[in-house]
This record gives sequence, structure tokens and C-alpha cells, in this order.
Amino acid sequence: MSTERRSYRREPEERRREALIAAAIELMAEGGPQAATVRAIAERAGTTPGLIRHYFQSKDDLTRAAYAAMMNRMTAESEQATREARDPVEALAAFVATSLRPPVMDGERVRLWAGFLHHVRRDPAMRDVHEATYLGYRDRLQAMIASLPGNEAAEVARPLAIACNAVIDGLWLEGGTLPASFAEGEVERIGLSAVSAILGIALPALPPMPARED
Amino acid sequence: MSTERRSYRREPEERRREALIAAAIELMAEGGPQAATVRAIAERAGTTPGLIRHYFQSKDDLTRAAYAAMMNRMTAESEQATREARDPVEALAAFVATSLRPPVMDGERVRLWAGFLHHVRRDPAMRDVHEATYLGYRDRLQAMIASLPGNEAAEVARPLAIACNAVIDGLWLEGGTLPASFAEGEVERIGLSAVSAILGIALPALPPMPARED
DNA sequence: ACCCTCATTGCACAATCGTATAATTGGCTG
DNA sequence: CAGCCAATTATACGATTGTGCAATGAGGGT
Repeated sequence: MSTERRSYRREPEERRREALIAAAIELMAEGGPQAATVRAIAERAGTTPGLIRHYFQSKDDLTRAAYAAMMNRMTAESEQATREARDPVEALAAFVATSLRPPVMDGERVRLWAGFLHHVRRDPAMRDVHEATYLGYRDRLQAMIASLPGNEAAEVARPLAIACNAVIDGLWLEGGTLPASFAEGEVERIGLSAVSAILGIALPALPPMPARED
Repeated sequence: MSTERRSYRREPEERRREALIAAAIELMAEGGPQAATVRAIAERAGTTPGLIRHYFQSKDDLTRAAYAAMMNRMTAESEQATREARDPVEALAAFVATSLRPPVMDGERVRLWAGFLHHVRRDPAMRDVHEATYLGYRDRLQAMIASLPGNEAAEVARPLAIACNAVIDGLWLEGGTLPASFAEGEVERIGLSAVSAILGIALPALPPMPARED
């Protein structure tokens, strides 16, 4: 007579936490902060709302964890891009190119990042993650630039790194939110030539690239 | 015995609409989309929630109007910046400089803009406003660039305009969200030199600038 | 000076939010 | 195989959300 309880599997804590975090990120990317409700997150993760409070002290706590996970993933992806390169110029080109093509340059990612902005402002822990991630990006960019002849001094490398980072971020933003306004590979090409102009060096053309016939 | 009704003034329709739109923008800038509830908006505008539905068919309708108002204001501000300039190089410098200092470069503005991103995705009308505004910015930038010697062809001016626009947007984003990471006037200086490098021309130093002692 | 109209208020409503907590049941332990 | 503990479900609760609608009074037209 009474509705029967749904069956379930016990999962290790880490796996559950990751599943809930992944669900929260997905929903936030698709529909913004308002779409990432505890019920929607639980359903997406294949569980029930109550479980969220078992693994996270509050929804804000889950939001914090989701933000940190997103930032860590983005950092890891861009690090991997430069890992295969041998000389700094090649690393620079790979860094720029991978930042300006999918899956990094993507509308859902831009909106996901944007959706966190107001949380970041309020939560000190999230603000620290934000600042550390941005400065981490910039410092790695600055290190690559400083290894080029004539740019050794920090007073020279710093503004160049800020400028190059801005080019990447700006193109990432526009290419992600308005993909129809650019031709295939155009954003990436413009990014490479802009960085070349700012640094006064020649950058090798895009290393790999999925094919596409015209 | 019963609580007495609050007194009120009748206002012309346009003034009421503007007041409600301004209140919605303020709240959205301060606390994100979740802070801009109908009750909070009404209170900020000095009225009551019911009145919102008298001037706007729904809250989404008010959100649409607020987005259009914000974009129009930003467009108008940047247009005014280039109006005083005589030659195109000076106009370009003014365009870059005003975009990278207050009140345009401001954390609340960046967060306000970011807060609209998910609404823009869903609402076709807002998407059109977004695209038209971005392309408007870019086209005016491209027109200024095309008036420089050697950049007359659109195939040359277009990628340069996209790159310069990206520099401005990226610096606007970073300078707005992490103001403590930059020295006074640094963002503006970097923007001008980056655009100079991309276009291969010399840009005049920042026209005016509020003083500040070290 | 009165009246009529509509801008404005006040309130009620269903839906949905995050949260708290009791009831169950999966799965390791002895 | 029995039993216990904690991972998980289910349900309830108060607060808040956008919205619908009737009552009201401000202020211009006559």
C-alpha cells in the first residue's frame, strides 16, 4: 500500500562527493546558478536531496567545492597543454591555442565561470581561489615570456604577461559567447598573431587541429 | 483599527519604468540575479511589488528591459569618449583609455554583465541585443583601425579589431574583478601599449587622468 | 468643487527553495 | 548468518519566490 522506498547502492565518500560536485557544475553551466538547486543536483547525481547535506554542511559548501573543482580542472588542462612543448616559444603557442579552441573555449564554460562571480565576491575562500588561479595563469605566462631574449626583467615581462593574458581571456569570452560571429579557427589565429605582435616574436602556427573541409 | 494604506504619488509612466529598471540594475550589480527579487526591486524603487506587474508583463520582461538599458548605457558612454577626439588615432586612444578606468572598468559592472549571461542565452531578444552591442563595439573599432594607413582592407582591419577588442575586454574583466592586483593606471597603460603593438602604431598617452599622490 | 479613472497598494496563493530530522536499508564484522 | 552502524531515503517545515486580483485614493477634466 505505502509507496516503496527506492533501492540504492552505498558508495565511497569521495565518489559521492565527486558525483555531487559534477552534477552541480553541469547544472550551473547549463542553466546558471538558479538551475543548480539541491533537488536538481541530487537528481542529476542519481541520489536524493538529503544526501547533499550528509556530505556538505550546506549548499554554499557544495558551491565552494564545485568552484574549486572547476578552477582546478581549468588549471590542469592549460598546464597539460604546455607540457609536451620543448622550447618556450612552442609552449607559449600551445598555451594560447588550446585556450582558444574547444573544450576550453566554450559557451557553457564561460557562463559557468560567470555564474560564480557573485559567489566569489562574497565568499573569502572562493575569492582566494579566484585570485590564486588568475595569478597562477599569469605567472606561468610571465615565466614563459621572461625566458625570451630581452624580456628577462620582471618590469618588462609583467606587463607583457598581463597583456597576453588579456588577449586570451577576451577572445575566450567572445568566442565562447558568440561562436557564430567567428569563422572556424579564426579566434585561435587572431590570438596567436596578437600575442606575436605584443611580444615582438614569431609564433609557430597552431600545432594540431581537427580537420574540416570547406 | 486596520493598518492605514501608505500614501503615494502618481508618476508618469516613463519615469516609473526607468526607476524600476534602475533599481533592478542596482540590485543585480550588488548581489547578482538572486538579489533582484520583485520585492527588493520595488522597495529600492520606492514602490510596491504589485506595481512592477502593472508596467511589465512579467519579471522576465523587466529583466529584458534592464539588460537593454545597461547595454545602451555602455554603448553611449564609449561613444561619447571618442566624440571629442579630432583624428582617428586620438579617438582610438580615448576609446581604449575610457574603457579601462572607472566608471566603465568596475567590479560591479563586470558582475552585472556576467549575471545577465544566462538570461541572454535563453531569451532571443536579449541575445540579439548582446550580439548587436558586441558587433557595434567591434565595428566602430574596425572603422577607426581602417582609417589608418595600410589597414583599409576589411580582411586586414577585421582581425585587428577583434584582437584590440579582446585586449580591452580581457583587461576590463581582470581589472574589474581583481583591482588589487594592479597598480594605479597600470591596466590603462598596458591596454594602450598592447593596442599600439597590435596595430604597429604609436598611441598618444592617456588624455586626462584624475591625480593621485604616491 | 466634484467625480471619475486608473495608477498604486495590499493581500492571498501556489510553487519552490534550503534545511532539519526521523525512518530505513545496504553491506561489512564477528 | 545474525547484528549493528552508517549511508541513504523520505517527509515535513518555514521562508521566499513570482504572480493574480480586489480595494483604494490621487489628481486631472469638466
